[in-house]
Amino acid sequence: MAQDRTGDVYDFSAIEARWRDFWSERGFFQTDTSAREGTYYYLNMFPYPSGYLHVGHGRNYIIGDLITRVKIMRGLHVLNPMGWDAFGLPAENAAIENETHPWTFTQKNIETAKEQFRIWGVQFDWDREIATCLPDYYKWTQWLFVQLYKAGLAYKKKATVNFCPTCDTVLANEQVVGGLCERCDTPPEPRDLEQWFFKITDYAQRLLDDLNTLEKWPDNVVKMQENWIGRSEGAEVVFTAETGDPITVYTTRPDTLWGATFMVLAPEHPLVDVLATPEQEDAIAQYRDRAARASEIDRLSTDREKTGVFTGGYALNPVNGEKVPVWIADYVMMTYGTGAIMAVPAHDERDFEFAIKFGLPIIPVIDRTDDVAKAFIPASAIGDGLALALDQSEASYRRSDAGLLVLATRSNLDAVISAIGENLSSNGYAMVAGARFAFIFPDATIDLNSTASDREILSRCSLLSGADFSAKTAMELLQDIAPFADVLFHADYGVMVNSGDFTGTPGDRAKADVIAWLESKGIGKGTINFRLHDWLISRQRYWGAPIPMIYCETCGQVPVPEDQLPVLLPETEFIGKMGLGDIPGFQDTTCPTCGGPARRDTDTMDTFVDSSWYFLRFINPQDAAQAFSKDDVNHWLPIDQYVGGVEHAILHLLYARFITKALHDMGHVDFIEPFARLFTQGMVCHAAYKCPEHGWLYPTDVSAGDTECPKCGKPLETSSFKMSKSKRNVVDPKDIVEAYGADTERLYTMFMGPPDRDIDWTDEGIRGAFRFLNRVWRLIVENVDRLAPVGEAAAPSSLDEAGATVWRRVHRTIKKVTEDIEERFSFNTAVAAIMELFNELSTYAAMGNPDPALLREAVDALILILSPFTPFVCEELWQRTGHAVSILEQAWPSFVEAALEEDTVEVPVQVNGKLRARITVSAADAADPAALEAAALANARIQEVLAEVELVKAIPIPGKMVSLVVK
RNA sequence: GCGAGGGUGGCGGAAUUGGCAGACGCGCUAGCCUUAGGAGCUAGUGCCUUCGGGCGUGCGGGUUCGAAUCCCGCCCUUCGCACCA
Repeated sequence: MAQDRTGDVYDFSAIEARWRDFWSERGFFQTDTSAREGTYYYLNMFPYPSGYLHVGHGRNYIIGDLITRVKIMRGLHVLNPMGWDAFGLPAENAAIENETHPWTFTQKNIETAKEQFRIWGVQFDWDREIATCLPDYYKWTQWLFVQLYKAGLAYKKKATVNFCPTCDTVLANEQVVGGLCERCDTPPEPRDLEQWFFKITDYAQRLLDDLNTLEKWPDNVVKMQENWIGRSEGAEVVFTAETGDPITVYTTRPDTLWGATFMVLAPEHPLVDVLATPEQEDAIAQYRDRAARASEIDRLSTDREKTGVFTGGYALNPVNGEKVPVWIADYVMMTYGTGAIMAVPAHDERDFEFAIKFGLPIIPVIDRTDDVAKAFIPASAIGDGLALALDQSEASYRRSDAGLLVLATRSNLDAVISAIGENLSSNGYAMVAGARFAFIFPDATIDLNSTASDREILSRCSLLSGADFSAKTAMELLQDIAPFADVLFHADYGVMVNSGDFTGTPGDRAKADVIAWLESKGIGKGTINFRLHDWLISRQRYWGAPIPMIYCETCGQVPVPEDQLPVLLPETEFIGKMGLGDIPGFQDTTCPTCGGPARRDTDTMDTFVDSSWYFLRFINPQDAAQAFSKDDVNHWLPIDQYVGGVEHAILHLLYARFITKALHDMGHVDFIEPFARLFTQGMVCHAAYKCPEHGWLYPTDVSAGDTECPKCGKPLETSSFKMSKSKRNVVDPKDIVEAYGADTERLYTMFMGPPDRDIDWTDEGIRGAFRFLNRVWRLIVENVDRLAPVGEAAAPSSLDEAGATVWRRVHRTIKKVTEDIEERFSFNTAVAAIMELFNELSTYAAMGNPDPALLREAVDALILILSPFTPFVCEELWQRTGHAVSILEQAWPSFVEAALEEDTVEVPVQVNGKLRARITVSAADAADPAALEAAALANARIQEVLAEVELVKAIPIPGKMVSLVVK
């Protein structure tokens, strides 16, 4: 640990102090946004100023600083700004606790974070700092609202919303996670409120389509957005209730319409009251009541047995005139589609489960796509000649105590059925399922192809079975036969059966054909549905941007004129949870249109509105006349590289894409996507220890390897979690910087693993990084006097073999590190390559007569490519090795193409896939298949191996290897 | 259940296009230096071995001269969505 470090180490404290403010004082990170050529916009997702930053947060900003430094050395105009997503509940709660203003809390946290960035050496253009909670920012958030309102993209409606009683505000659909408030895990309550929405659903298709243009986004984020948007193609079909009321359902499978044997409405569906018969009213009321509270009780439980209640009403299936019962069930959601479904239990798993549970008929209407068919003859129904007859039908069968199971196929099924039919005992029956569903009686075979046949089958079986017969449907009888389990249900597209005139329609056409027919008949239409809902942005809390709307009795709903923005947050005392409506006088205003008395909207906007456009503000953050300069943002955006946590894969990124498209359509920007390239970095985890009695323990209280609680001796639960205060597993950068310096933290953070993956922080790991920096320091400082003057480069032709090897290594490393950083985002392998270069250089420097010019070239390159990782020590070494300018004024090193080619190549030789020798050949020979083969065959070891076998074939792969096949 | 990742030494990981598996680091072992070592330096470190070699990238098959990498079927695991009709 920190305080235990001993021995001679470089003086990182003094060095870091020396350079800490140097770069910002010299203005290296200030950006001229009027630049039009060679611009590069890097952006980290701006943080909520929460009051502390741990080493996991560091990962994010260190990546950004690293890339920014490389791009600056490349001579680009780099914009890497920072701001604060500063509205939101924690500041308000802290204000209530301390009876201060949220800004007091926020401001303090911002100062803490800025100091932490300074310690890390993470640089920003602080002249462009923004905070979403300041009037000169939220003025433009309100402006954005007004633009959306004018474009018809912001509207107010009364809606059933998720209200979190703990946070005392409504939640967006996206903020309810697993049925709970994402912030406080309270189950939200449904409430009917007048709320503002942004019409993101208007953009659903474009948000989906344009994902295809985001080639440099991680696939998983693209997929998550696709799923969230949730496009599905189907049809709306109108059923007619007995009362005459139309019931419109949405289905993705109109080709299964003939199998719709009942309907299900969401419990809240308005037609329920119309359809309910008096005797069902009590049951319906009870069920609705339970469903309304279901979020609390059922949503967390894993068993999801279907529940529901019959309304007592019936409707007519428009395609076949069948009278189907109408049920209500909570597996149908009012918020998706039309809140009503046709149930096709034969081809929808949920409907199947529901039908079996409530005894509703199940009629197959889509043929299986395979040939599998099974028949079962109960033991009591087996006639004398059955086995013989089945042998002739070429079907295989097995006998058990219960009866005889025949495994048939489509082609021999008819033969099997007649064989069974002719050999049944007089009071028995047999069943067929799979490619055909039928019941075989001694006098007839009845197919399960309609509700009428379902009833007939059932009455015959009941008659044959006697008193204890209780099945309500034919499918229930089939379900009792265990070997039938895999052939009773399927949801595939297949040939339509039992579907009137459509019977025989192949599966690949069925859906389109039926939709066309429905449309021609006027009983339905093709429809596209999205899971995406409009974005609920009203919040009943103080600490957010006030919604700039005014309500006038004469003029109605009027937006605050743009020249009267911002609507300022009123100053107030914080003594408890409140919204703007609780502040006396806030509401009172005059109508901007007629001048009469009016009142303000008392809600504030969701903080995701603030962050849905902030990246535009950074280009001209102080512009008092406009939200952003169209000309400037068109040049600087889309953002070249956006980096943040994957937890924002849906909400923030989707909202920002939507707002960008809306601004585009209103003519404010020319681009349609805000983020050209996205990278989502993984979390940093750390061991956390939990005692069943004492709860979470600090790692410092648990000695390494301990599995028992030091307080009570009970066994500890040890596992790795994302760093969080509550789990007491946070690593404070202060401790790390004090013990090893910021450079070491930066290096270790980049080296510990692939940056997109979650990774464990270990105290052992960081010492490796520290050791490496000390070795670098020592090597360079001890060899300063042996370096050729600045500017001299090695002459490759005059180098000895060891020197030539180092020279090639220098250039290979420059190439690899450059590509790893700029193209692959693979910082861990870049560090590994630098370490390899160092190891080789170190060995070379220790030899008798190192070439001074080569040492100069190698040391300079080493410092330069290491500098984005560890800027402090590199800036120091750069100066100590005789350079007058800062590293940031130095060009990123380029590599010499010729250095990438080796004079000789070592090529492995395989015999029957096994490595048998390595041969060293000239580069020219390695490139020539014939020469390569000859060299391999000439090798003594290979000749030895070949002496006892016969060579069948030689496969020389130029530059790579030689593969020999023998027998 | 659906979707997307991942599974390689004692550990974190590397292998970029199908071509020498285990780069780099941690840890460990031995030695040197040292009053001392949780400092530094040197050497070693996938497993087995009769020292010839054999085995080895979650498991089982396959394609190929050649597979961690491609194909088929499983298992485990992380994340996201989750009764979306």
